[in-house]
Amino acid sequence: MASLRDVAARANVSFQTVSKVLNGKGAVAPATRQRIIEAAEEIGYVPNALARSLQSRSSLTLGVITVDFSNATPALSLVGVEREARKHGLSVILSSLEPDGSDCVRYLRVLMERRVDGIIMNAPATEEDEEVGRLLRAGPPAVSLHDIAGGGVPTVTPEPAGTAALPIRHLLSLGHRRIAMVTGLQQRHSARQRTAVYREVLAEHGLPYDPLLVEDGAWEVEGGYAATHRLLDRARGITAIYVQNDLMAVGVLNALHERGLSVPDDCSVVGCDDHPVAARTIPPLTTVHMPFSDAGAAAVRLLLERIASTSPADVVLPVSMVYRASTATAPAGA
Amino acid sequence: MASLRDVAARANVSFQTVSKVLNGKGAVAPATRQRIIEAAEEIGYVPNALARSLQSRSSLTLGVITVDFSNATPALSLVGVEREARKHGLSVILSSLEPDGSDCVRYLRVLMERRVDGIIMNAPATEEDEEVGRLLRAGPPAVSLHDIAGGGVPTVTPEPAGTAALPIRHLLSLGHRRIAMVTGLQQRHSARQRTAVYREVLAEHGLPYDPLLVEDGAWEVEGGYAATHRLLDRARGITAIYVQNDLMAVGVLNALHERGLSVPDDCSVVGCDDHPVAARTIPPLTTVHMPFSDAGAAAVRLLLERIASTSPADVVLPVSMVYRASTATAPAGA
DNA sequence: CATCTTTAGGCGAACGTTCGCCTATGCTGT
DNA sequence: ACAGCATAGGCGAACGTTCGCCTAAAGATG
Repeated sequence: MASLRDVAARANVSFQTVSKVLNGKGAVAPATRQRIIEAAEEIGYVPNALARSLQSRSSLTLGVITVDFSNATPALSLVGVEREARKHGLSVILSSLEPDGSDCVRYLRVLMERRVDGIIMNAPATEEDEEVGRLLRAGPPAVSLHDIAGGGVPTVTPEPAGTAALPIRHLLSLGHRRIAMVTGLQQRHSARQRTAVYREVLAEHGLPYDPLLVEDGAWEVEGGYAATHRLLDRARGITAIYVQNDLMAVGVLNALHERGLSVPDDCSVVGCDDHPVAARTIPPLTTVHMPFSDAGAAAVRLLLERIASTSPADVVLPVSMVYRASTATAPAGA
Repeated sequence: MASLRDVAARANVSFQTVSKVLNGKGAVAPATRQRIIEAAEEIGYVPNALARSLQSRSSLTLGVITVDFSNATPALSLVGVEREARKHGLSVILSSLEPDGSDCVRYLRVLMERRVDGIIMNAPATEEDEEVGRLLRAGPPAVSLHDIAGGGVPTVTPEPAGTAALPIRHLLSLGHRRIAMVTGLQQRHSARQRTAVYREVLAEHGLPYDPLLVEDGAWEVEGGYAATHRLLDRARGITAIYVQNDLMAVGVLNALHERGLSVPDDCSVVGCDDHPVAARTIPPLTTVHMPFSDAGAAAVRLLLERIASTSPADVVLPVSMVYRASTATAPAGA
């Protein structure tokens, strides 16, 4: 592969002069410039970004550590990141993790070796990993789409209160009083937070917290399905279910259908995420729209600020309800 | 950031000796080795992959050029690529394109500047772009998940005949004789190919090709919807529709529903892709499973072979039918 | 005891850039 | 005619590695 030296030899100048011309820096006579440009073209010169980065101490590269993105939601965040990075002329190095996040430290190290200019984290499974927190604080500037153990890393997150409060208030306003909840993995901060908000909002309306109405669905379709059956087996009078993500909500809908319960006539269901399938479930799911792609883009912008100066302000993005067909007023007899 | 020299200073050796120790190469006395390792640890030494790549002429990096992966199907391919690359210790630089692929040449150039060891293409929009073909032939080893203008790039593709033949044969075996088709963008090779196979298989069964039964849906939900209305407006006796991808099939199902036609009782529908939503449509869609993720992984393996030696054998992956609820025997009266 | 061999580690060079400084050359002004 | 000054381009150094070759010293061998 041709280098500056090769071009220089062909144009009969020093290689530094070629560098000047190709970067439009120093003063070079038009004739020489022309000669150099032609030589570069003929020889098919392609600058070596590796060498350039070595010298300039900036790789123009962002590292992204993400949970497996076969699921639509992390994929959307990733799209947002990639798009925004591209807009700023940055390349993205992609590392996706095992479900348990155990290889995060290894991939962080790879990114540091590659001298990425910054790191974007989207791997909630690692949110309690102290080692990950330490590396992120010590390494290149980082921004996370979730909490980082020990803090010190700016985050971009969907408005945490709204995420649970909006759907619960919606159900309350429809007259529901016994509102069950299917939760995500309780190890996750976002799940615990949604649970806490659920409790608070119910309390605000004078409703007690009933543990019988809460079941773990572990974020998965099957978990939502099983949780619903457990809920209906042991508690009565449930007229609405708040599900902490849309994937579980799909399972919830299946379980309700299986029991001969009509949604939303017998039981309302609200999800969370606005996952692409939410528009195609039976019935289409009322849910909370989470700005995944926007969050990815915002994370890149925040990261660029951090790289430039060192402003540590977290970003909180608004969420909104998407009203579809899975919610209705509470049945009269309940 | 610490370099070999810094470690060397601390351990009182030459920096080359540090390199030897850290790479486990030359013979070094255990005591010195220990001293060096400790020094490296204390100082927080992280090797510089940029410098290493510069010297070794290998970046251990793969470039991926992909169509926008908000859609599940390219996302799945990408997952396959990333997973397999990771398995081989390669990092992935991700570049997603505008829908028209107009920025492909630019991003190819970026990848070449970054001296990626290989390139994986998944951007069908560029399949006729001569410039892209030229760059891919001239640049680092490449493998594509679709055709490349001018050839010369090994491809990994789903068995092209099966992709259309399987669903058509399925419909024929159910007794359907007037089988309509909603096609993808005719600029795409895969769409034209499926159309050709549709024709052939019908011919094999002594059925004529009727242009009235074929409509363009441009790969999109809305396109499928509109195409179906056009088909039903002008042709009669249609008892089955073969749709060239699942996204359009969603639109087809909506249109049929709107016309009061029951699927599969009045009209069968077969999609293609086995997109995640296909399992959740009303009714769940019978479709062709495309091995997107496997294809991504296979592409990486093929690329590694190409990098090692230079074997140009294309890979063809088998496809299979997924039978769900959108197909049934042809209505008797038709 | 002289030679050979192994072991430990130093050293120079190269990878392909960018940057700053230096030096010819030619042109201007007085 | 000579100082002064742009202008054009050369040159050395540095970024952080790896690699191969070289050289001491120490140990083995006859």
